[in-house]
Amino acid sequence: MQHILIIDDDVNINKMLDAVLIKAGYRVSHAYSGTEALLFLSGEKPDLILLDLMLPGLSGEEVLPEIKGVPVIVMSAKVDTGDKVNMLLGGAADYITKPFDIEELLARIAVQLRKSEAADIDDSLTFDDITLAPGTWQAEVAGRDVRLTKTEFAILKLLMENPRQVVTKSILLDRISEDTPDCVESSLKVHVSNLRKKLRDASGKDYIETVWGIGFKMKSE
Amino acid sequence: MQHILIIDDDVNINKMLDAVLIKAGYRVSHAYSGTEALLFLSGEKPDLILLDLMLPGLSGEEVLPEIKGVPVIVMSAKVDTGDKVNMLLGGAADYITKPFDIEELLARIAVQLRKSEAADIDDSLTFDDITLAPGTWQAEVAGRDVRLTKTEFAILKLLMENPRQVVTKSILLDRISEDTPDCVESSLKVHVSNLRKKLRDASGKDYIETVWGIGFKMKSE
DNA sequence: CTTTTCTTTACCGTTTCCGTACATTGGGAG
DNA sequence: CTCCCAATGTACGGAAACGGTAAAGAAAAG
Repeated sequence: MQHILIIDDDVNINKMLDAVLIKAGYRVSHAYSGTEALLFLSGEKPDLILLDLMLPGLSGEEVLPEIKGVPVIVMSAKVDTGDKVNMLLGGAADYITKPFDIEELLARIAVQLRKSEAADIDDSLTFDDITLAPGTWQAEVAGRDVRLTKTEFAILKLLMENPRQVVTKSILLDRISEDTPDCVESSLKVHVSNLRKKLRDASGKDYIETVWGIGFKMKSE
Repeated sequence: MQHILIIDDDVNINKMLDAVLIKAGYRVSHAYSGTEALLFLSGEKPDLILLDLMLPGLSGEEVLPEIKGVPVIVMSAKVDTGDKVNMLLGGAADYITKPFDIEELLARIAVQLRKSEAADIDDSLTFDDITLAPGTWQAEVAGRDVRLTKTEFAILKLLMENPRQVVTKSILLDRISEDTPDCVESSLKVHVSNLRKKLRDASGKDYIETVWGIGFKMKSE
């Protein structure tokens, strides 16, 4: 379950958000001041933060730069565009003005969470019509589930993480050897071959391109 | 330079956006209908897309699901929250209502691009209209991709790293021999010859100059 | 312990690349 | 102007890399 931290001192808003977000299936924590928020963050890392700008103690503007690695949606009563701009450029993932529509807030929350899911946890990678599912070692190709072995998954993941770049054989071997220690170049060939076959069987296309003498890359289309 | 595709049929808005975005340092392309947009995307992949919902032919709602791998900011005159929500959940990275504040649009663009920017740290080399991307092991000459072998790439890279200097044959041989051990002067000539041919085929120009009895250098134009 | 699945090795046909050989061009010295 | 030799470019054979299949060995599951 995904975890949202609300940083706001207004009790009514807190209660309202709490109810809505829990109903939407999120886990919710609260901080009622800037300092409390930072304290909380030093111990735990939520998936998303809703930050009110009007806070006792440290203001929202001061808290924002201290938050690292978690997307922040700023909530504010200020409608000034300049503020909006500053917040977005200052690291906020999004900005929403009070009073806001609950549906819109939920949509923006969903967008941000989906994003961090795709970026942070290196699962849920997407390339063309290949999707690497989170957790499970499975890939969805052109709508069909494809079963991959640990090694195949690792290779595909590495290639998909660097869509345009060539991944050298030595790098490939390096990263694979974390799971499967003694893998040499000749073995790698077979894994790539098997991987290609599985992808081809599922979609008819060939995604992996050979760069002679260097390594492999995803077809740039 | 980052590349933005605007999908909108309104000529005035197009002109305005064009001016603003170019001034802000972006490269801008245009598509005036949904079908044109998809055609464009089949050939090229921009870094960001601005999508108007009111389009002739395919509507913005129909185009959106077809766009993969590029963040989309939806622009619309509709203020209906339901639409907003649907767009965001339907894959849009962000949503902005017309008429919008230019500063806010720029801020939102910057936010979206910041992510992909971090991904490709380009330590690419450039000389005239040749671009070498060490990560991708490919050369782009006069806009076209040129496939180079390991050795050719190494030679060209070495020459481009020292644009005005003459690179002696012995230095070239030294650096090349890391990958291809037994390469002598006579072989080197062949590689240079092949390299010249590939560059000439792509652009019509000859970039490599011979310094008689010493080695080679890039033409200083 | 048996069965299944994954990884590795081995092999062969194919593709791509590298280096040598040789004919041709072009600059420099007498 | 002519000769000499470095430099260019093409052609070809050998070597290395790649792709795929089959089967042996290792690991995990039942």
